[in-house]
Amino acid sequence: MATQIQPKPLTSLTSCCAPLAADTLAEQDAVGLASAFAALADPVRLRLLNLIATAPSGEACACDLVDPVGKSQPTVSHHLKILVDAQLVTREKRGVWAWYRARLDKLAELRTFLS
Amino acid sequence: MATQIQPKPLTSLTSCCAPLAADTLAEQDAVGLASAFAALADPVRLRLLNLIATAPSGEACACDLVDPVGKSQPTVSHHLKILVDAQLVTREKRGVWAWYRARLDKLAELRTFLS
DNA sequence: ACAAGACATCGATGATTGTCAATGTCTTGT
DNA sequence: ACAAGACATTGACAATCATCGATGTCTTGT
Repeated sequence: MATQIQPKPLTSLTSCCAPLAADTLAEQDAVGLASAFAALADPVRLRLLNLIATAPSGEACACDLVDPVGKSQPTVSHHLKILVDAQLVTREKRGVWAWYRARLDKLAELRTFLS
Repeated sequence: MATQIQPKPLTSLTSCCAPLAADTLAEQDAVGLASAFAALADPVRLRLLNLIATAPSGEACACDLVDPVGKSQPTVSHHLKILVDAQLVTREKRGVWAWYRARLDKLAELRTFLS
């Protein structure tokens, strides 16, 4: 343990740590946030999210996402499912096509944690 | 492929997708961002980062981080290394202790991507 | 010089993950 | 009814990861 006094931190070896942080991030909250960040922890998913979020109409068709990321259709579908499960995007099936839309509320939530 | 016209999306099966997104997230940028988010994709690391960032003095001693997260010392050390490698925190060895500090610039960079 | 303590590294193991080919389920146009 | 197309699901495999015990490297106080 160590005292929080920086100028002479080597003064005492017997005392140490202030209890540290009352408003600790709750275990459960940490698990939830971590799984959200895990959904962002892949370059393919980041590019998918970027494509969806920057789509002129605010939504993107799955059919338009396969080619740009350069992965197979099942792989893209798999990644999109992870983004949906993480509540980072929504999926709406219209006819034969699936349309994806970014969930700005969820993105804002993550942004809040990082500030 | 699908047209971007929502009101009647089932009109044509022959045409489809607008080229979609000129300012695509570059492959290389996506890889870098993804590895940063990967560092956040673990509840233990989120709690460590939270403990460090909320420390009254702005920095936290590793000795004060083992108990709160409830993991073994090698495991905590491992997670801290990942945070350091991801440039989310800095490590400074002073005497026998290692002091960690959050890198606000890196956190801001991630926040920017999410907006 | 020596013992103790703080922290990092190593090695091993069980769990999770990204990827694709193959296949299944709908929906649409003929 | 049928064929075609869009998308999801399954199964398999290699790679990565979280965890811990054991051990190593410094630094400090005796």
